[in-house]
Amino acid sequence: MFRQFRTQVESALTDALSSLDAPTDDLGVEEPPEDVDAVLASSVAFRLAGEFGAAPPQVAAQLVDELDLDEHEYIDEATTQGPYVNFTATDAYLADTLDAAATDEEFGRLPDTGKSVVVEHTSANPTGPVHVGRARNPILGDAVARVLDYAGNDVERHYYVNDAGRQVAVFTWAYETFDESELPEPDRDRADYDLVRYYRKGNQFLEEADAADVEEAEAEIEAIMQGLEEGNEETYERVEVVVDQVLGGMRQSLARLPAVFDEFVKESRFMRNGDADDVVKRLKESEHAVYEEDAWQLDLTDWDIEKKMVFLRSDGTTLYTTRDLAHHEWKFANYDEAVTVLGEDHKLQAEQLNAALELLGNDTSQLRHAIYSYVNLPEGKMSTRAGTGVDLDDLLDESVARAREEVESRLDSRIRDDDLTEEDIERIARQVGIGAVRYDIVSKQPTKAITFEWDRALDFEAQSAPYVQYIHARCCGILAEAGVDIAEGGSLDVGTIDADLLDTPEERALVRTLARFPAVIEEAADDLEPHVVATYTRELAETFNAFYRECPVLTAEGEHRAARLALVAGARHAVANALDALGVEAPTSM
RNA sequence: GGGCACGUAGCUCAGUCUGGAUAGAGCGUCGGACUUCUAAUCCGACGGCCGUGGGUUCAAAUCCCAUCGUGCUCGCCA
Repeated sequence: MFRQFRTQVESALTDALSSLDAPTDDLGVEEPPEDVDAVLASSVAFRLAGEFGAAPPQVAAQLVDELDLDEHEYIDEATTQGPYVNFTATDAYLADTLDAAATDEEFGRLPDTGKSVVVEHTSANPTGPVHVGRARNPILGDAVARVLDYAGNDVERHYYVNDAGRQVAVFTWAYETFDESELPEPDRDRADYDLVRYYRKGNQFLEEADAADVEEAEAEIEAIMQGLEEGNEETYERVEVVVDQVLGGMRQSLARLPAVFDEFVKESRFMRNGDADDVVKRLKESEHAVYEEDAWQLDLTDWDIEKKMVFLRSDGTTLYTTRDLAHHEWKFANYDEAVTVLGEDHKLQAEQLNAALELLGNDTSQLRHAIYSYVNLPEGKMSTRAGTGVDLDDLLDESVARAREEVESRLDSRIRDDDLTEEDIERIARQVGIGAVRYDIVSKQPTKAITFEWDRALDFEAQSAPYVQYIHARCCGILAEAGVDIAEGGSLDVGTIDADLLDTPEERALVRTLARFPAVIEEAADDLEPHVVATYTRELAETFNAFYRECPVLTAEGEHRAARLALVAGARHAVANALDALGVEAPTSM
C-alpha cells in the first residue's frame, strides 16, 4: 500500500505545484522522522521559497491550500510542520494493508513484470571445495535471484562452469599424473575434497620441480588446451571426468545454503558450437581490433579502458573473456535481462566485457553486474590452490553445532510447554545455524569488505537471523493457539475487521511497517541490493516486539482480538516472505 | 604510479545513489523486567569534529575537489 500512497502523494503534489506554476521535477518526497505521525512528507517548500518570495513555512501553507486530496483514498490530510508538508494516512490505508498482509500468503510479491531474467552467480572454478571467501557469491547471488523473483520477474539461476581454461587443464594433467599414495588424506569423503589434493599437488609441482620436469608438464597441459580448442572429443572427456566430479561435490556444499541452480552452463559449449570462433571473426573485423605481438587485441580507449583486451592468443587459442562474450550473446538472445554477481577482483574484466559486447552491436543495458568485496581471514586471503581458508562445510557444521547447543541449553528454561522433539531440535539447529551464517553475509552492503571471524559470524543475538526468526516463531505460537493453520498458509479472513480498532501507537506502527514491505522488495530488486530486505526485517522485528509487549492478542476481547490476530497473521506473512527473499528459513517454533 | 571501491560510537554495521526535521541499530559496559500470547525478548543509561581540509547550497554523513588510510586491480590466468 505504501507504493500506492507514494504514487498518490506524488500525483497530488504535482497537480498542486502545476496550478501554482511551480516546477514539478523535484517533489522533495521523503520519509519523515519516526516521531512525526505521517507516512510521507515533502520538503519542496524550501526550493520554492526564493521563487515565491516567501519563507518556506508560508510556501508550505500555500501548497497545502492548493492540494486536492479528495481523489486520493489513502491520503487523510496534508498538514504543515514548519517548512514541511506532512501526509497522513486514512483508515483505508491501514485497512487495505491489514487485509492484504493477513490474507495473502504471498504478501510482498509484486505483480508480474513479464520479464525473464537470468542471474549468473558463483561460477567458481571447479577446482575444489567451496571456501568461505567464495561463499559471499552464492549467498548474495541466490538472494538477488530471490528478490528479483519476488519483484515479479521470471528468474533463472545459472552457474557458468569454467571447463576450458588453463586451470582445469592443469587439474586434468595433475589428476592423470599423480598417484593417490603421494597425497595427504582428504578432509572429507567427497569428490571435491578428494580431487582438490591432485590440484594442489600439481600446482606445487609446477612451482617447485626441476625446470626440465616443469617444461615436460607444461607441454602436456598445453596439449590439453589445444585439444579443447580444436574440439577434440577425447580431450573433452578427460577434462569432464575431473570437472563433473568436483562440481558434483561443490554442488552439495552450495545446496546446504541453499543455493541451487537451474542450469550449469559449460564454457566449452561455446567453443564446440562455434560461437566463440564467430565472436573472434567479428571482433577481428572491428575497427577497434589490433594485431600486436602476434595476438589479437581490442583497443578500448573509446570506453575509457586503457588496458588492451586480448581475445586471441598468439597460439591461436581463445581466452576466457572471448568465450564469455559468446556466452553473453547467448544470454541476450534467450533472456530479457542478465544479471551477473561478481567479486570486485573481476570488475575490470566486467567493464571490458561490457565494452566488447557493445562493440559487437549488443544492447548492454540488458546486462547488470552486482559487485561485492571479498571475504578475507584476519591473516589474509583464502585460496583453493594454496589450501588456505575455511571450508564452507566446516563453517556450516560449526554453526549448526553451536545452534544446537543453544537450543539444548534453553530447553529447561522454556516457558512454552510444547515439548520439542529430537526432530524439532535438529530442525531448529539447522534453520538457525545456517540462517545465521547466511544472514550475516547478506545483511551487509556488498561493496563493504568482510573479515571472517568465527565468533562474529556465529553470534546469535540481536541483528542476526535468529532475532528475526524468533518473531516468526512467536507469531506462529500465537496463531497456533488461536487455531490458525500455519501449514495452510496461516491466512486470516479479515473481511469484517474494523481497522479503527487498531488504535494504539504500537499497532499502527506495525501496520505501517507491513505496508512498506512491497516497496522494500522493489528497491532491493531495482538496486540488486538484498541487504535492504535484511535491514527491513530488523525494523519489522523491532516493531513487532513493541506490539507484542504492549498488545495482548489472545486475551483481547471480541473484534479487537480478531483484528490483532489478523495483524499477527500479516506480520507472519511479511517476516516469512522477507526471510524467504533472503534465502533464510523461518522456523515455526524455536 | 594509474583506475575503482571503502572510511559513521571502543567493536560490527544501517543511513550516502535520490541533500532536508535532534545522525540510527546491535555488541560491549552499567542498571532494570520472566506466576503473563516463547526472555534467542524487552526497557533505561553511557557512548559521535560521520577520516581530514576546502567548495557548492537556504540546508551536506549524503554532491564536487583535494588529501590521508585500507582493500581490489593494472597477465596472451580465470
